[in-house]
Amino acid sequence: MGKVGTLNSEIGKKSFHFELLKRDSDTRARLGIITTPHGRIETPAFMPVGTQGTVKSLTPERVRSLGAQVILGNTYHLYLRPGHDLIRNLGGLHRFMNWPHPILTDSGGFQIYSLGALRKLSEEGVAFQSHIDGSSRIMTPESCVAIQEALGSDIMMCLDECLPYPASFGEAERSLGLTTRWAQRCRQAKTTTSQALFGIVQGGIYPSLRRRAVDSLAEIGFDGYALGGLSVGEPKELMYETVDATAPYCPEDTPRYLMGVGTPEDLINCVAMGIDMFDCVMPTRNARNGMLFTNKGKVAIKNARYRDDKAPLDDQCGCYTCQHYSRAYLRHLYLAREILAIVLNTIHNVSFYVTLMANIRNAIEGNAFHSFRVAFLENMTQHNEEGTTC
RNA sequence: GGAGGGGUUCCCGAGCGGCCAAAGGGAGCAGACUGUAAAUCUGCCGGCGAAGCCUACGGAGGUUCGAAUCCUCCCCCCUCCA
Repeated sequence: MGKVGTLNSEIGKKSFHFELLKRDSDTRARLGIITTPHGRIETPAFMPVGTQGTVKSLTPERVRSLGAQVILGNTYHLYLRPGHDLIRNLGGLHRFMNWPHPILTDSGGFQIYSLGALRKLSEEGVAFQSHIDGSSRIMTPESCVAIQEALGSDIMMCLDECLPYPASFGEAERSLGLTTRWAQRCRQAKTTTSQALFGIVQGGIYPSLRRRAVDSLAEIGFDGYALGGLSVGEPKELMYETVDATAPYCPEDTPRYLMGVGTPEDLINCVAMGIDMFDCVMPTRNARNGMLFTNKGKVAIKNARYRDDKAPLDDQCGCYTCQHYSRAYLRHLYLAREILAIVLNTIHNVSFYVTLMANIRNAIEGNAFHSFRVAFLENMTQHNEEGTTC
């Protein structure tokens, strides 16, 4: 076995391409297909989150078998550990983690928000104090792109400032200026042609700023446009209003990615507003915390009411977990803190999300998205209300 | 038979005159989780209620304004010696 050299070389690889297949007649939902060097992504798509080069508790083969076509990695986390040079030398992130399918890497912009106490911002970039060992780790728009090029992801994200809610108009405007200048620098720093680069639309909850952000980014020119800075504590209605006031102005011929969102209801509602891509830790994290999504609403599997419930978690679900195990067994595993609880719960939740997106795509294709959406939402809320009265 | 150490709210376990319905764990119950510092976090956890009252620290008495805490006897448990 020879030394691994340029395995993530671009030679012979198809570059990024988005094809818009269909627009829904009742809503702004879109059906599309993204082509990347590592395969295709049907949209609207949900991308399971694999921050540290793994979708927690699942093997890549399992993730794939559930129907996921693309997963996320995180630039900040992989930069700190194990380091992008190491990953590049081992053949790139795809090979390193044994996921030969599309990967999108988030930039670290979310860590500017979530690790707010551990970083300092400047025009030049961000200085993180490593959450692992406290050491100082600098990231600039240029180094952020260089790291993602080393990782070899199919879709790279611009370094942005993810602003918390609430933020004043002035603060959001100041922040947007920085994010826009960083986007320009990211675009200029990009050296590969096989990897796509998405811009991130910020602007808080202010439609005028969001519009300005879209225009600025479109002028620079990106392979896709992401809506960032949402689901950071704002009321749900504000999130919807912001998406609704932003998505339609993004370029038609590129994917629209709503970052960090959300619940199943959020996904279906935002598809209706024209969103093509989603990611969220909710299915994986909540699975680990015993909160399962079903076609009849949420199930807190630790609840005493499932103690001797021999029914499957979701009788409309075809996943491995629902085909083989009772609620009573899943509850037992969870309360006993068994590793298998996490695995089975994650299998179900990821399957639920990915299947939901497949159903959404089928509905759009069959001109039935609107009715599918209404039925899905009614079913969920009805059962959830029943559940809370117990 | 002798010497010593213990019995505390579901469990373990702190408290050793008032600030004690009693620390801290665990178990149990419920809630949260949205570009992952998360197999994490939060709340409740004797009864009824607004203050407050009642029942509680092995049992029965006693001392004291006041006892889970001090004294007496009794019942159990553990260790060591015979």
